[in-house]
Amino acid sequence: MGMRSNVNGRPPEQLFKIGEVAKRSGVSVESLRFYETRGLIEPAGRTASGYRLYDGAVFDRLRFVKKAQAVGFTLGETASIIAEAKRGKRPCAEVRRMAEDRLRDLDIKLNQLKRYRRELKQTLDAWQGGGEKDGVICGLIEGLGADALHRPEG
Amino acid sequence: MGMRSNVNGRPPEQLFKIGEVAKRSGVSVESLRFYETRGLIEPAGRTASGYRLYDGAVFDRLRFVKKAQAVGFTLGETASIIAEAKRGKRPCAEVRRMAEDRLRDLDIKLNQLKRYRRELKQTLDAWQGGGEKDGVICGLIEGLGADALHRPEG
DNA sequence: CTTGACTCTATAGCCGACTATAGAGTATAT
DNA sequence: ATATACTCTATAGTCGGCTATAGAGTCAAG
Repeated sequence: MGMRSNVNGRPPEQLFKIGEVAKRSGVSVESLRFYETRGLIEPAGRTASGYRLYDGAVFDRLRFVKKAQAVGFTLGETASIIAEAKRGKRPCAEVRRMAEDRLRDLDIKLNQLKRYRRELKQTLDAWQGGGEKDGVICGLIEGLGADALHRPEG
Repeated sequence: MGMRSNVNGRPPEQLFKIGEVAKRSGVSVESLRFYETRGLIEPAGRTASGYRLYDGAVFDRLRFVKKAQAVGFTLGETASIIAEAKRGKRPCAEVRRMAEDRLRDLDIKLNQLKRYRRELKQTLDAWQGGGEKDGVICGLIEGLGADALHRPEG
């Protein structure tokens, strides 16, 4: 059964220069080079004159990187997952631990932000309601606790 | 009637050196000096030898700064509120605009984080359920879209 | 054969909020 | 008198994720 075309069972892939990859992936040329320094991607090869050449796999890789970023992994973390995977390991335990950490971080951050939001909303609403009274610094600033600003000092 | 002790109607205040302020406020000495460069605080005076001396107002000010920070204002924004207030203005309109911006930012960020969280949770839960099947890279990495990692390339 | 678009490397800058270091002077306790 | 703790200024480094610049080489079209 017939059409396998080379050693590793895949057809010879189309190669792309960095600008082409940038266009197709939406990641800037500079970022692509930057990602390379961080171990996130690497070109399949180079032209005689040194131009990077990428095969189609780079797009999958970039999608992985973006997704990882979207769930809150740093580039460094993502790089280490990729490195592990390339060493033939399945870094499941590690990834799982990282993902759980991320989840915990997210929950903390979410709660923090919710608190901030409540606080800010209340302050704004309170300011909305009461008109400014004579000699009283405006509600928002009071709400922020700006006692320090009551006293003339400049 | 009675006990007013000086020109501006307040008793002569106790003065604190920077380390003392740091201890009482929980803001590091370095941060206090840093805040000064950003126009957030300033010492009431200096000793003959150049040591900063702060009066009690600095604690109110620091509380204000922290609160503003807590609702998401940058140090620069906070500094400009303080600057306005010191110029005798009541920067209500400005502060209100900034606070509303902040609130909008918070909502955007919250929704983003909630999306991340959902995504990550789903991924983790899916991984939890299914055991690892033969030849299939672990669920979490698949969940992250790591097609790129399926192919040996190192 | 020149123009213009592309690519290369190396290095520096940006944002925000700090933190750290070096080197010098000052204050306080014993 | 000295040890220790404190303070001063000025400068540089940190984190994360890029972006920008300079200066040189390469490639395709007309």
